[in-house]
Formats: sequence, structure tokens, C-alpha cells
Amino acid sequence: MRSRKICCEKQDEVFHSGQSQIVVIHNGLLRVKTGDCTLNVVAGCGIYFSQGDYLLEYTPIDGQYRASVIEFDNEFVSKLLQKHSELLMSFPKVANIQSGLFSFTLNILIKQTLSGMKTLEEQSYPDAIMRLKYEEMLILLLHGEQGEHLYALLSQLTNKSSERLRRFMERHYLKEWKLTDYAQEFGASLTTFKELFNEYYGISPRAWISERRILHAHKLLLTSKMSIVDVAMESGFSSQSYFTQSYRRRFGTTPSKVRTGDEQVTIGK
DNA sequence: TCCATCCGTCTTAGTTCAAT
DNA sequence: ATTGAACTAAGACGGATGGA
Repeated sequence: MRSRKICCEKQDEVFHSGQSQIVVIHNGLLRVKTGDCTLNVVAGCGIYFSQGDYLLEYTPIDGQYRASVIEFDNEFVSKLLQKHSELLMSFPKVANIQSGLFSFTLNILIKQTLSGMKTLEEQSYPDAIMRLKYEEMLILLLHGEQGEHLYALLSQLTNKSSERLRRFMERHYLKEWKLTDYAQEFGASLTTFKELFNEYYGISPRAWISERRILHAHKLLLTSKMSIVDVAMESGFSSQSYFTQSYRRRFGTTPSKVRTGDEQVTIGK
């Protein structure tokens, strides 16, 4: 559990969120893309990220991009859901989650909580008080406009089978396995595996794996000196040919043009 | 009756390879 | 490194099966 502030210049980034987190934008614009979902978050708004990979585009306004990040570990979320189970009983069970994201505007109560966190950070109070602030923040969001969506996302974190699936996929998404191999290694029939996958991620296994691989490849293109063939192979593509096709379909340009800086990718599909 | 799982069929996406 | 075409595998979906 920790919070931190970020400031940066205009840039694109493939961002891996190791645990769920809330980002509050103070200045500038943040565009977040995952799967079929793109969200624009402006100053005065926040966004919740589940664990996973996201394509981020930071746009400073008046030369500045500033945001605060609050990270939550699964144990904290699990305890919060247990502690407030009575309060949360009225929430319906959401079967299909479309994305691991949702954005929200900062109402007066959330602003006050953030302000309280800031004050606590500047002074030496016990951590337990800050944890209460984190709880307060999540409970306020749970009772906001998209509370049911957030509840579904948080419940998912503490669901053993979906958590097992998430860990399994994070470990193996770069493997050159057929879907039947994934199912077999996971220990379920192909149909059960696909249905569990759809329930957890809201998209098909193949679509999710493709998106993760293309983001991994994009990150390697921007941050390494590997050849395009090596980037393709390292990212689980069977050939450079197919990698180029997929990259073009996903980003509207080819890997070599992005590598040489001739073109930049845009996040929206 | 409900739920988890499996099966069959049609559609869509991924892979390979040759040409440039 | 990229593109296009042919081939193959995976996905979507509805219905069937079997156990609790």
C-alpha cells in the first residue's frame, strides 16, 4: 500500500500495473487504452486500474502533467470487502466485466479524502490512519455512479479461481501454446477455460493474448535495440510477417516506421 | 431444475509462404 | 521489411448430457 506523485512530459508508455491502483489527475490529460476500451481522464478526475498492461498517453497542459497514484494490494481489498460486507450486500453480482478500468469525477467528499491523505503524508501519523483514508476512498467510489462496476472488479481480485487464472495467464501469455494447451495446463476443459476466461476478462482468450503480446512488442520496440524479427519472436509471434500485419492492424502503422520515428502510434483504434 | 461441461457447426482470425 | 493469398486453427453459439 503506498501513494506517490508523478510529473512527466508528453509521452506514450506501455504501463504494467502489478496491482490495482487509483490515479487522480491534477493537471493535463491522461488517455488510457486496453482491449476495446479507451478512456480520457482530464484534470479533476480519477481512474481505477485493475492489474494488467495498459497503453498510456500523457498530455501536459500549460507544460505540466501531474497526478497522484494510490496502489492497493489484494490483501487490503480482500479485508475491506470482508469488513464492509454488510454495507456491500445490496450490490448486484456483475457477471461480465468489460474492462479493468473506470473513470470518475472528484466530488467534494473524494476531494476531502485526498486532502486528508495529503495532510497525513506531510506529518508522521501511524500508517493505520492512512489505511483508513484508503478505505474511505474506496468506499466513496463504491457508492459513486459506477460503484457496481468497481465492486465487480474488486470482488474479482478476491475470487480464487479468477485470481488463479490471472496469475496463470500473466505467467504464460508469451508461450507458443495452442488454446487447448492453455486449457490443459490450467487444468480445465477447453470450453470451461474459455468460459472462465470470458467471465473474468470479458473478451476471448485469443483476443486478450494478442493484445498483451502486441503491447509487449510495442514496449520492446520503444525501449530496446532488438531487431524487429527478434521483437516479434520475443513477444510470442510465430513470424515477423504476422507481427507486422498485427501491428499495422492494431496501430495503423508498421513497426519499422515507429522504430525510426517516422510515425507515432495513436492509442485509439 | 440448475449448473458445469461437452459437442457440432458456422464464422472469423491467425499462420505460412512467395513475391516484391 | 512488407504485402497478399491460401490454408488452418480458434472463436461464437446453441443444444445435449450428466451430476447434485
